[in-house]
This record gives sequence, C-alpha cells and structure tokens, in this order.
Amino acid sequence: MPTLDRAPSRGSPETKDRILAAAEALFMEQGYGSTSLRAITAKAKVNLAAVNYHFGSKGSLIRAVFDRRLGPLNQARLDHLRRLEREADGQPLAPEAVLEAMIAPALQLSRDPLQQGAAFLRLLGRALSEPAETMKDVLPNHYREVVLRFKEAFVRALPHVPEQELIWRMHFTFGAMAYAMAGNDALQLIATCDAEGASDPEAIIRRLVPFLAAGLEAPLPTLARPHASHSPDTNTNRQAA
Amino acid sequence: MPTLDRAPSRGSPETKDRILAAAEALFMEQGYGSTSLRAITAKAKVNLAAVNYHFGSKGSLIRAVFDRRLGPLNQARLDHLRRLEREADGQPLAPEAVLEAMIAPALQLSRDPLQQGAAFLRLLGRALSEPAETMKDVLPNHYREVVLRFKEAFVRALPHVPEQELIWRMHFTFGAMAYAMAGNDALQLIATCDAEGASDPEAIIRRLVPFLAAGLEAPLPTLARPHASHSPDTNTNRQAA
DNA sequence: GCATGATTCAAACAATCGTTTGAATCGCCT
DNA sequence: AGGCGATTCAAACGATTGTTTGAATCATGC
Repeated sequence: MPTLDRAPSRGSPETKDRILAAAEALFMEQGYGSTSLRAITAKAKVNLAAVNYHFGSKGSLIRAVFDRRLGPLNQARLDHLRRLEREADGQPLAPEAVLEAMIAPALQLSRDPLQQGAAFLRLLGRALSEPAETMKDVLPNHYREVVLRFKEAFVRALPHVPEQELIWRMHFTFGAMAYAMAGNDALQLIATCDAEGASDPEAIIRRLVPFLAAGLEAPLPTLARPHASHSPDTNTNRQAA
Repeated sequence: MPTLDRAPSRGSPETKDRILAAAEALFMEQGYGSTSLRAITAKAKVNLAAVNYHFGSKGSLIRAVFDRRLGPLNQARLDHLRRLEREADGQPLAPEAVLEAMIAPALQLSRDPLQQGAAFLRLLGRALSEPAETMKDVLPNHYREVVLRFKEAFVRALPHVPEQELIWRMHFTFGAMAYAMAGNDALQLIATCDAEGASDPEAIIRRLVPFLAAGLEAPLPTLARPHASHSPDTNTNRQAA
C-alpha cells in the first residue's frame, strides 16, 4: 500500500518531480501511449517501480503532470483578469485586455527556461485535441472556472456580439491560441519564409492579440447565407469587411 | 516478401480499405500509440497479418491513412482556389474567398456521412500537433504546395499586410481552422451554453470565415511594445480596433 | 486440370508493456 | 542502539505488443 498524501518525512524531495519532468518531456515528444514507463524512469534516473509507488499507475502519472501545471497557470489567468477588472474600476475591459489576461500567464510559463514550461505548453496544445481515456475529466475540471469567468469578461467587453456568436468566437480564439502557443510547425509554414523571431514568445503575443481581437469584434455574419462560393459576380472581391 | 505496387489481380478489393477505415477510427479515438494492430484488425474483421502484408508495418499504415485523405483534400483546395481566381479575372480575391477555398473542401469531406470524413478531420487536427516519429514527413509533404499557393493568394488579397505579419496570421488562421474543424470539445466550451448547431459544419464555416477574415485584416500591431500589461491608465479600454 | 501467384489464416516469435513483489536501504525517533 | 515507516532496488509477473512464418485458400492463366 503506497503512501497516502502525507508529506515525505525526509525521504524524496525530488524523485516525484524528476518523474514528472521526464514524463512531461517524453509525453510531449512521443505521445502518451508511445511512451513507456521504462523510458520515463530511465530519463528521470529513478527506479522503474518508483512510478507506481508514487503515482499508482501510468494513467495517474499523466493526470499528475497536468495537475501540477494547470492549477497555477489557470489561477494566474484568473488573478490577472481580476486585477485588470479592478483597475478598470467598473468600466468594461477592452477585448485586448481580456485576451492578454488569458495569454500572458502562459507566456510567462513559456519564458521560464529553468522549468520546461514550453514543453508543457506543447503537450497541452496536443492534449486539447486528445480524447484519451486516461484524462477524460482532468482538462474540463481545470478549465471550467476559467471558461466561465472569461466568458463573462468577453460578454462585457463585446456587448454588441450576441452570446451564441461570442461562444463560437471564443472557441476559435482558444484554438488559435493553443496552436500558436504550442509552437506547431507541422506545416512548416514558418519555414517557407523563415519568419523572424519565431522563437520569441513575446513577439507571438504581440501579433496574436490584435489578430484575435479583430476576429472577436468582427461584423456579424449574415444570417441568410448567400452561398458566396462560385458566385461569378465580382463584388465578392475587395472590401468585404 | 509482400506484394509490390502491382494492382491486385482480383484478390482483395476491400481488405485494404477496411483496414484503413478501422485504423482511422481507432487512431482518432485512442491515439496512435495506444491503438494495437489487433484492435484494428478486429474492427476491420480481417486477419491480424493482413496489416503487415498490405502495408508493411504499423508506421506505414498510419502514413497510408493520411495519404488516402490528404491528397484529394488538398487537391480540391487548390482546384477551388484556382477556380475562384479564374472567375475573378485578374482582380485580387477577397480574403473571405481565399478562406473559403481552404475550408470548403474540408467541410465537404466532413459532410459525407458514408465515409467517415469527420473522423479523419479530428485525426488530422490532432496530428498537426503531434511530432510523432512515424509521420515526420507526411504532413509537410502534403501541405507544402497548399501553403505556398495560399500564401500567394493571401498576399494578393491583403496587400496592406507585410509578408512577415501575414505569415504569422496564416499560422493563427490554420490553428483556429484545425481546432474548429476537429470539433474539439475538450474545454466543454460549448457545453457551458450549449451552442445551437454545434454539429452543423456549415454553421461553423459561416461563423469561422468572418472571424478569420477580420483577424487577417486587423490593423497592424505597434512595432514598439508599450508593455500594455498592468498599465493603470484606462485608455486601453474600449475602441481599441 | 493443374500450375501459379496473390491473399488469408492460425499460430507462434521475441520483445516490451504496466504492474507487483519482497528484500535492502535510508532517515528519523525515543 | 535499535526499531520503524518511508523509500529504493533488482527481479520477476502475466499480458500484450508488432512482426514473422508456413501452410491453406482463392482466383485466374494456359
């Protein structure tokens, strides 16, 4: 029977963290199912049985990987948003400010070179589209409050956007954020022109926020659908917005 | 020694396709590493050895899964774009038109209920953030021409956007597209308000295109960075765009 | 009708998987 | 010192992994 939640009297101050760090790195670069506990324990330089001793199972391990990062990250997001709202003194925030409250904490995590925060962001970006059995509940549980609070903030920041439309735009926003912060280069889009500052996270946020803000504030789509496809008239060109 | 590329004289008109379909479905709902060949062959109702006989290995199988879908999909995108450009008769396209050329073929694939196109789009959305060893080259090879041609189209559709900035915005655009078309509900964002028509792909495109077009046409970010964070002045609110 | 090549099949291959075990080791307490 | 709980360790567990084998089955050629 492994230890309960009792703090280790003196034993292992770093064994659990070493396992978490190694698992984070390997899950990121190989995926969950393709990463063996032996590869994790080898990278962490701990005994194979240490994983089951400290975490119980492989499934609990990946859950612990996300728990360690997601709690502080989302709390920082909520704190950042609350601070901006207090400073605004009742006035609704600009959409850019709400976006920044969402992105900046992740950026700060990515900045820290000591911890491998960037690796976690890539892992998170992939996990958002992974319906893996093992962490069916962990992401929704961590993000529930964030989604709720930021939806309120966006509703007040964008009063002219109907709520249904806003939810969809938040969906698109989170997608672009996850993709951008995960640093996906699968399409080698960057390589086609070798964009400058690709590795600078702050440059990304400076370009991402205006992009998303403009999308959030876009004019509402027509309810009737003119089926803009293959319409031979030329006024579908230029100056659509 | 398995068969070369020779067309099967009469033997198996459907065994390979059954394997591809089963693999597509299982890779989507379990991930690559977590899906065993036995699970695939069981779902496809073929013999276990059929995978290695027809495809050579598990890695070649997932590569074949993407090859089967990505070729026609991206060709349809290129055709759609070329047709719109011909109809425009030299005039630059609207950004919305270029976006539609990118999205509509995927939408059509998703529509087909006979084939499990929607499942493939979810698989593709996840694969974009998977640096899996097995398909390191398959995605870039398929997308190289698409990225190149659509970049040209976007450059002409958005002449006021510098090329570097445009590349970044295409990056964000593809991220939001992948996320939206993959139907990611990991955050249960939709569930918070149960958005209407969540399952209707055409409704998604009608909301996604204006969102992305506005982002692509957004005013350029300031080159100097005023460090908009925790700035106590209130003019960061309202009317930023 | 029978040889031929492609395909399917049941069975087994070695390897690796996650997990468990029981003894050895460590650090701390009275 | 010595006992005690927490932790580490080497070794093994049965189960499952991807892959291979060789015979059986099929359709087709002459």
